Amino acid sequence: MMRSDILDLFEKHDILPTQQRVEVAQILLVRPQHLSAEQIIDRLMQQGSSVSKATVYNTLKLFGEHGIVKEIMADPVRKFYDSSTLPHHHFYNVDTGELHDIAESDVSIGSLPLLPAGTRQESVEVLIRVRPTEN
Amino acid sequence: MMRSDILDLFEKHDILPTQQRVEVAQILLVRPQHLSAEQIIDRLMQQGSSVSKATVYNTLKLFGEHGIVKEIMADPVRKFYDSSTLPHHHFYNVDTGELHDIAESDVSIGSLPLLPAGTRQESVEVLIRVRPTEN
DNA sequence: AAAACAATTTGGAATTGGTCTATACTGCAG
DNA sequence: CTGCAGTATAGACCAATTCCAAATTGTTTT
Repeated sequence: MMRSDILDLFEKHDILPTQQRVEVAQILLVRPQHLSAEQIIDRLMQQGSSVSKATVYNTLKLFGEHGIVKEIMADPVRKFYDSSTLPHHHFYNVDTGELHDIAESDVSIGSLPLLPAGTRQESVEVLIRVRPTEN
Repeated sequence: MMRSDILDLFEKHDILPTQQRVEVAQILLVRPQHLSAEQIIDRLMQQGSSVSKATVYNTLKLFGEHGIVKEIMADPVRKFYDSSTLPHHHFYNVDTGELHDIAESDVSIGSLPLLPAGTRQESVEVLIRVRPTEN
């Protein structure tokens, strides 16, 4: 995704295209990937641009609320942000922490139970935890 | 699950049945439930027994490694420990933080993708995120 | 039963990921 | 300009968890 696409996306979601927001988006949205807030901050620093920690967190939260990125909770200690917002699933390697996408079409879920009273469904996520084969 | 069952379980897993480990097990394993480490510490304190924070964390980690409890990562800021280790799934209310079990038989997964090379499957978990219906 | 050793527990310090706060900056409408 | 709303910032703060070195407990050896 290139700069002009990002600006379009922001406009569609009524997000003011500030310098910092565009920079964060350019890192996360260039290609399908999973990054933690820390990783995004590191990359920003590497490329010399200084966006503050607070702003990165604010921005990721904002993006999440607008559904332009997706939060993934596979790791107990940190959130990952996923640039592909289409429904899909994940492999999580518990040893290495690696996350890999699984296309939604690769998993078929036959039946789902009744939701608890007074709730509506927000998402259905399948997480397949894997571990390196020993040997 | 009662005390003697817990001792049997420990023996089966070569876990030394220390005072503290038994106390933690007695809280978590009495019935199917989801507790965070903090909640377990609170309950220990309520019942007057003083097991240190570090020991609770050590113990839960040990139990997890032996597969006698299951870690659930639904909430990015804390882990929950699940006393039912049989495969099953969860509803997670993103507003209230409530976790509810879904019996494995209530979800049928039709197909699963090929695992990444060099990995074996550890678990398949379905997390249905829900939110209170507004009104 | 004392000495020696291993395993476990402990309190408190340290770390980590993330949030909060008060201040400063950046447009833009009047 | 001036004022105001929305953002950005550094740094203090916070909660959950881990780390560490010392104290305790349990088990063997003698």
